[in-house]
Amino acid sequence: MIPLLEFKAQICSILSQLTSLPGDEVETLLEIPPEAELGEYAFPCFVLARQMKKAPPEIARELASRITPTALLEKAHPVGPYLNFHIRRSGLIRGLLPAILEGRGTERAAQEGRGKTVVIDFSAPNIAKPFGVGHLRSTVIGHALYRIYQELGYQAVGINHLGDWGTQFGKLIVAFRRWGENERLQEDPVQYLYHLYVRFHQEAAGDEALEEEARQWFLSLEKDHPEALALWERFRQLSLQEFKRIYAYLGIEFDQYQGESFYNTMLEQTLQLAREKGLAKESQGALVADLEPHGLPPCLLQKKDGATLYITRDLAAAIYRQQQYRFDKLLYVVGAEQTLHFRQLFKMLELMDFAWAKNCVHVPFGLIHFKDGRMSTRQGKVIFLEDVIQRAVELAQRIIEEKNPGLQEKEKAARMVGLGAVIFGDLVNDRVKDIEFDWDKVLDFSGETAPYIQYSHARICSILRKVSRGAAPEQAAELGLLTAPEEEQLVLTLARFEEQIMRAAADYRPSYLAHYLVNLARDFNRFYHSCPVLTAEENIMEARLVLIDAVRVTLAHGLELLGIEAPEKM
RNA sequence: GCGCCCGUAGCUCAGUGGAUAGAGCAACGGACUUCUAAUCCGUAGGCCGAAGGUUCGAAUCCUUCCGGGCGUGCCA
Repeated sequence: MIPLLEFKAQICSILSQLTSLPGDEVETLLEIPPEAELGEYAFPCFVLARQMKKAPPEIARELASRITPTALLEKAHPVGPYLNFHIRRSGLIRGLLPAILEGRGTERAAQEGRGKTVVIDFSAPNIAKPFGVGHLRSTVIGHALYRIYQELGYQAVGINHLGDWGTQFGKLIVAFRRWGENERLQEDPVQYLYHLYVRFHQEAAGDEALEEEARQWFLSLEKDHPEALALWERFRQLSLQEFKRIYAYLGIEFDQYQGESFYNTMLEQTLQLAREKGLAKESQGALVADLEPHGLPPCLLQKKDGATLYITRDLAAAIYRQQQYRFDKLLYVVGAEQTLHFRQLFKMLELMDFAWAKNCVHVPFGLIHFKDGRMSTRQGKVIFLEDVIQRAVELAQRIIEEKNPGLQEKEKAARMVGLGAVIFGDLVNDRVKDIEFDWDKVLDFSGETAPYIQYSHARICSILRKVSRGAAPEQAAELGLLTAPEEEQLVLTLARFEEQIMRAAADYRPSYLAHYLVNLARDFNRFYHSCPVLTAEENIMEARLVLIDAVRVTLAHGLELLGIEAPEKM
């Protein structure tokens, strides 16, 4: 265990004994002081005031007097109503830096999910529709959670629940049969299908019969009509190829590409189960589950024309996934506009007597919209992810050309930086909030951005390259020389890495980790400007090399968890 | 109408019921013969949407209101 967590555990144990509060309650009460001079952890004594019938500052003083220093605990110091705990810096540094360099920096976190499985449903683009920036959110948040949970020791299963079934295929079939041209489909499948989709909605505005025709075709598709099936299969294959190309570029892989259509054969069984449990009943010709007693609107399981609905497929999918993976957690990284859907879904699973229903979690996120309104696939108001990535990579290329023209493998570095900027720009936002799409912001590589973090990483690599032997913790016996304020701050921030990973996982918020990395990079840049490494006196240089190497490892590791690469030169 | 989510610096956003509410961008002023200036330092900028309540303590929890977004039986 890294020293900081050991330190925290010691504090909990000591305080628990002195106050007779349970250890885990002490742990939740412990907080991180606003400034480093106030120690690493603080215990607010207000809670004890009533039972001890004393003023908090007095309690703090009293507790402090009964705590003796240990190898890790330098002092417990009362400041007003707070009891502040200071870690012994030399112990922290000597324990932490080698642990990071030996890959033991997140040992404790890795225990958490041992032997457990988490299934993550993310990305799930709609077949035959272009991959817009809107889809980026689910994709990058889901992917980051996938890696973060792996880091916690979970067996992670990433599922791409493709939108490859539903009424929209009726629309596409109608559109293609009326206006479709094979050559154009072959040339640029997704763009062309998208074009047909938009045209369908334009024409349908003045011709109501089209919508009805589309519903009929979808019904035919569900009944295995050969022509419908052949068109669907073709649209699906062509789209999937495109998506896989984009995922490859993003460096994302899925364990399963089981889209909605995969569950078609299980639907009858699912409906049957709902009937057996007394949940499904006829209403206005459709099959409906009444969730009124649970404070939810009714849940429509089957349309009056017999066609299925997505909640039925989601029910089947959840049941199938439990059978297949025996998951301990099932995460749905899906937009906040579907919150009601998931509340209904989870309630249905519960009412079907699946005890694991409580392990299903909707991880919602806000919409990406324009300044003047929301994006709409139907109206053709979208920004394509590929355009965004392309412009970001081009910008990275231009900057490299300007600042580092001699760099080898410029394209590779530009790709990492441009892509990183796009991914990070999404992840850094709290996922529940809506995002306004702004080209200026996407194409700004300064400040709290991936390039800033990557640049810090590249700077460290550059220093390390200039020392032939590299950093050698075993030779640097003098890690205790790292006493400059910038050095101490950097060490403390390094020590927080593991906590932040656990917090990001617990709240399903990769943004915590993103912000952490910005802080770490900032602490490094401050250090860089005030503490020379290569020109420092021998012992200090050795110690600083170890320090920056640990920063390098942590930055790269953190970025990796977010699905972002860290170039060694840029 | 009802339900859910969001209102923090000019803009974009951090902020674990706790100590003096913090960053980035933009603005202004500084720092490159020195490990990559995609950087760093400084200045300025706030009734934390409003009002009540709970609490020793509220940006954070509760209630109401205002503003915005999303959803609300045959789309996903």
